Parts: sequence; structure tokens; C-alpha cells
Amino acid sequence: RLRKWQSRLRVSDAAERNLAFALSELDRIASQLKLPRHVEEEAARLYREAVRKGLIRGRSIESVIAACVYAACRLLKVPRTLDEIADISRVDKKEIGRSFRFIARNLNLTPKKLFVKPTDYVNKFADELGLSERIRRRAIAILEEAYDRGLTSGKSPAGLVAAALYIAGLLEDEKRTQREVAEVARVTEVTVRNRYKELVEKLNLKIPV
Amino acid sequence: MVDMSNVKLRIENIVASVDLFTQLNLEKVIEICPNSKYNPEEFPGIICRFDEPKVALLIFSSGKLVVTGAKSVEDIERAVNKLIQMLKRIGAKFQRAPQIDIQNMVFSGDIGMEFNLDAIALSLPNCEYEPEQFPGVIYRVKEPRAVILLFSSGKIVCSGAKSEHDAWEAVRKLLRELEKYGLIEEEDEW
DNA sequence: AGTTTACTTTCTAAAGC
DNA sequence: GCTTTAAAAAGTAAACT
Repeated sequence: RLRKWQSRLRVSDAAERNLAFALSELDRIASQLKLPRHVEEEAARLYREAVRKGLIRGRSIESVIAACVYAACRLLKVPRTLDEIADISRVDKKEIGRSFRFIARNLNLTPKKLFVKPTDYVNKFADELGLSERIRRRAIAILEEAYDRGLTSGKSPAGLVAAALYIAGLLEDEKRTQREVAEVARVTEVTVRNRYKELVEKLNLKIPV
Repeated sequence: MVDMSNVKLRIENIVASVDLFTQLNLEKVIEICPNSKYNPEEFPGIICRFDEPKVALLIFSSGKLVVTGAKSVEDIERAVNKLIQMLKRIGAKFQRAPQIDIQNMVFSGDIGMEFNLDAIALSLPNCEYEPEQFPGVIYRVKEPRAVILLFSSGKIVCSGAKSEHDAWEAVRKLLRELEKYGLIEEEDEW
């Protein structure tokens, strides 16, 4: 009987140690990504639920925490790419992606709840680039027309937004270079250029020279 | 009824497991395999490539093989027979015919229509779509078991099927689901 | 900037770690 | 779970010219 008690204590000890480790890892990621408190709290809530449902089995705590952070960002429409999270996590992007899909399926995080519109990325990138409200509206108008014309399926939302901001900057005389928009969107200049070319061509945009 | 008349499927790759029912001395086998590689530290089998038929074979000491890259079941049979002839020259004995099991077939194809993948992701149950990671929708068919990658162009990749019939059946089920959720007719405006 | 090569996703078996 | 093999889709990436 004493043995049983000890084993139970050991189990709860381990569980507490794991939770403490998970939450400290979450804290580290959240502070480095400068995430709002409500996002960190949502990630913690998702993690506790994942533990309660036994979803950690076979996965590292770090990959599940990173996945919860990514899921919380998507749920609360706080744009953060998987790359940004992978950069500061010890686990690679592939593993975080797997954990993300797994918890999304098991915590009923539907594509609808997780959907982040390309326009949701506009403000984040525009903030970092110091772009005006007029540019943001113009970029959103471009993105909406691109969506209506079927030019966005399968493309990287970040790349599309970067190109839309680049074009809006040219049209509204508040230019940012391809390099600058590519950097905040975390895509390459080649991607910005490719999206730019397609949007200008298919939406018949007249770029002032 | 789902209209499949515009749907095309092409075999791209067939994977088969084979049992030759004979133990093999891999050290001897490498010597008669021209373009082969054998590093037991990193992988327990010999990796061997044939030009005709164009396939890759993984040869294990148990006498079991994995043949990949074939475009037809006949290519696999020819490759296996070719290897058996080579093995006979180094003294391998074959008491019975090899057992060949098709394990996986990969098809590329076209549904003949464009798709709004965002709309599909929002209403087609049990599908995955993460455009930041991969440009296609991933749809898993339970029976027959197969996975279909659907792109906005309407092009598809079907893998995991064990026969061409199963692949067609899987595509038919995907189209039935797309139709059920009203994701089929759209073309010009969404 | 354009080209080439290469990686992302899906599948599957093999023997062994 | 990993290791190795093949193949396509379309997007993105990186290394060269």
C-alpha cells in the first residue's frame, strides 16, 4: 500500500514537473514573440486540455507547446508564422506541424475557427513597415479582388499580403522595397516578385513608373 | 451521379514488396549489382537501380525485396525476374516462384475543373489545407484507403491505393463529397 | 532577374535501432 | 519514431549565372 502511494506521488510529481516545464517553455516563446497575454493564456488552456485528453503521448512537450502557441495565434487572429515559432523552439517546423495537426483534430479546432484571412496579416506587416491606413485599405482591396478572381488558392497568404502591400505602396506613393515587405512577411523577394507580377498582370493594375 | 468523364488518372509509381523465399548474402550480391549501394550502418538493404525496366530495388538478406518506381505491374515482374537471373549466377537457389504484393500505387490526374481551396477547407469534413505549408488540400478516403492531394488547378495526386480500380473509386468518393457540399459547379466566380 | 536544383505534402514495404 | 526508395502535383527557397 505504501508502494502504491509512493508511485502515485511519483506520477503526480512527474505530471507537475512536466506542466511546470511546459508552462515555462510557453512563457519563453510568448515573451520572445511578444504575444499578447490572452494568446498565451489560450495556448496554456489548449495545452492543459491536450494533457487531459492524453494527446501528449508519443510527442515531445516542446512540440505540443509550440503547436498550442501556433493554434492560439490562429484562433485569436494574431498572425504568427510557423517559421517564427520554429525559430525559437528546439523542435523543427515539421514536428511542430505534426503536433499542430494532431491537436487541431482532437481539440475540435476546425478549419473555420483556425482560418486567418490574408487581410488579418495586413495590419501586422503594415505596423512593422510603418504604413498608413490608406495603404492598408488599398492592399486589402487588392487581396479581395485577387480572391474573387481565384488568384489566391494554394498560395502563401504571407506572400500574397507582402505583394499586395508592395503594390499598394507603389500606387499610393508610400513605397516600401520588395526586400522590406519580404522581410516582415518572412518570404523571399522572389516570392514577392512572383505574386506582384501575377497580381499586376491579372488585375490590370497600372503601376506609375 | 458523379460525372467522371472528364477525370484523368495516370500511373506514376508502383511500390511492391517481394519475397524470394531464399536467404541472400548481401556481400556477394553487391558485387553483381552494377549501380548499387550498400551501407549496413545507415540502411540494412542494398539499394539497386535498373535501367530496364526503370525501377529501384531494396534487397534484404532475408530474401525480401521492395521494388519502387515502376509504371506497371509487368515492370515489377520483369525486374524481379531479372534480379533472380542475376542471383542464380552467384549460386542462389530458387525452389518456388517469388511472391509479389502491390503495396502502393501513386497516380497523378486531373478533375478538369478549378477549385477554391479555401471554400473546400471550410466545408469539406476531414480535409487538411495549410497553404503556408503546402499548396494542396489533403483528403483521406477511408474505403478504399487512399489519400488525394487536390490543387486549385483541379490536378490531383492519389497515393496509397493498391489498384487502379481503388484509385478511381477514391476519386469518385472525393467528387461525391465535393458535390454534396456544393463545391463542384463553381468556376468563374466564388 | 532568370535558371536550375531541391525541398514541402501524400503512400508503402523492407530489417533494425 | 527513424533510416532508404520512387513519383506527381504547385509553391517556395536557395544557389548560380
